[in-house]
Amino acid sequence: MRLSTEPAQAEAPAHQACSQCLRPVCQAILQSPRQAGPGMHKLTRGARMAMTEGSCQRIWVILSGMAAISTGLADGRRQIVTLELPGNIVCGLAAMTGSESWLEALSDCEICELSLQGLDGPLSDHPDLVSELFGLIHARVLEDAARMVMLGRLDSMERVTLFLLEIGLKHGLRNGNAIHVELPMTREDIADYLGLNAETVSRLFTRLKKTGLVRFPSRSSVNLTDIAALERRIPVQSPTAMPPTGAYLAHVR
Amino acid sequence: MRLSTEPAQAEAPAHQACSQCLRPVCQAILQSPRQAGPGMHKLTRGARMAMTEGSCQRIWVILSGMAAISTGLADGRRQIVTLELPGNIVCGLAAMTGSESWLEALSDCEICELSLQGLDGPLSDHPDLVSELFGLIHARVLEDAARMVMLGRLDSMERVTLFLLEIGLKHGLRNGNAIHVELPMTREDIADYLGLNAETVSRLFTRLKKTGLVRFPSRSSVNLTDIAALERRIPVQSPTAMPPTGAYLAHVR
DNA sequence: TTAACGAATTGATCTGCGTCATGGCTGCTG
DNA sequence: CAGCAGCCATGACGCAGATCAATTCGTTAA
Repeated sequence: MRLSTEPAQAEAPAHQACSQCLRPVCQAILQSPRQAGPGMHKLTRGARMAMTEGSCQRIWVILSGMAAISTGLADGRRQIVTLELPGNIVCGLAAMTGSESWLEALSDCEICELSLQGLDGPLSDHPDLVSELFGLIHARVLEDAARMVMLGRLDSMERVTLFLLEIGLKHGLRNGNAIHVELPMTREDIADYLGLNAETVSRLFTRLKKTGLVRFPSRSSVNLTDIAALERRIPVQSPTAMPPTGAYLAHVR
Repeated sequence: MRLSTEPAQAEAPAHQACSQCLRPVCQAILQSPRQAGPGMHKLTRGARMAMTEGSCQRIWVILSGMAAISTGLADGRRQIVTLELPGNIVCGLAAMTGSESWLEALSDCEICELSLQGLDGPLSDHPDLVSELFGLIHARVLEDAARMVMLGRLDSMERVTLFLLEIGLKHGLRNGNAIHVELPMTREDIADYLGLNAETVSRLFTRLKKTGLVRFPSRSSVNLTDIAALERRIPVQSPTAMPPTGAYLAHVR
């Protein structure tokens, strides 16, 4: 897995690409008069983009594909820290870690990079933007806590069930009581996210299939046919903790 | 474990108590002219303080004792998300989670609460303070990633070793090549932090003791006699990722 | 000093998940 | 269309760590 970036200014103009992103963070940045040099990255599956530098200076918007913030150990063990799906915004602040960690493409990805350097004046002159960044990071902290419970205290069946619900509820296509989810990632990727190994994930998928709560129309997609029943299998306190967004500075006003 | 708060304005004046805290966050708040109503909490071991409300409005400074942000599952399984030692600052933003989570006293604790409500003007009028908060949360995100690797990819011996190094390097008393660490918490607390159970932690401590790298002068303190050898047992990329602090807005200036 | 209680240690046993190995399926390439 | 390579599924097996249980240790209270 080599480090591939491919800045590609020759792509469709980044402003245009990101105008599809309606999140206030993007809007705030794009509306800044001196917005400079964003770029469109096209990462092929397996490509990794370093984020250890830049901290708060850049944000990345996932436009298509499945990405992840991943890190690992010197002997090759890998842990996926967050999954980043289309519409997600990764800010350097939340991504950067002291040790090696990357934004990694689990499938082919289009990622739009926005620089905060081009802002009109220092970041503190943009309280709305600061508030948005607070919101992003807050959401990240909430998810981290939930994932630590998952890694530390859930057994393997609970983990895969929670995983399917997680991306199903956030990114699946609802169809009545059922949800269709695309899984453009390998069993090993899922395992590295859940702290398991690929064989175990595979076995649990077939066990789930036999319960009838889940079907696999193809290798990389799932139908959750009974969401409520799946949720009942996990004793979490609030399975769908919706991260709040924005308005953090308003609290203090 | 009941919810105990005990605001106790009758205690030593909070300003005085927190003047011992030299962290810029405290300073920024304390120097604000309209600083209002901070309070000193004395939590006895096992007491929990809800943080689900207030988000960005308050911060807590651990003055003494061992505290933790903990959460868990409906069936009683507990996961400790972060350990908070004296000198640590917990901000609501980093602490609050959508599900039930608490600031919990693992030993008797003194905790100083500061309100951001009393600030002179909105938070955005205090860029230095905003920068400090960014720094706090960034440090939290870094630690979260490291802990997910630990919970997802380290075996039990690696976990306890990393745990001892972690608090030893941050809060132990250095004595040449050795470090003395106080552990004012039960084996079960440690287990709930590491995703193990108490018996396993106990067994691993005795196994470590037999290697000679570690001694236990008392039930609640440890001597790490050979730090380098302990570090060599964990293939982490950077065992001591020092969290950066502050100066976030400066980046963009 | 003794009693009593919770925490820690240690042992015996079980099992969930990892490891290793095999074969089938899918999709790309010539 | 054939052949190859990577991903997936499934079985056999072993072990790390959980569970259950008994004893010891340490601290507080009588």
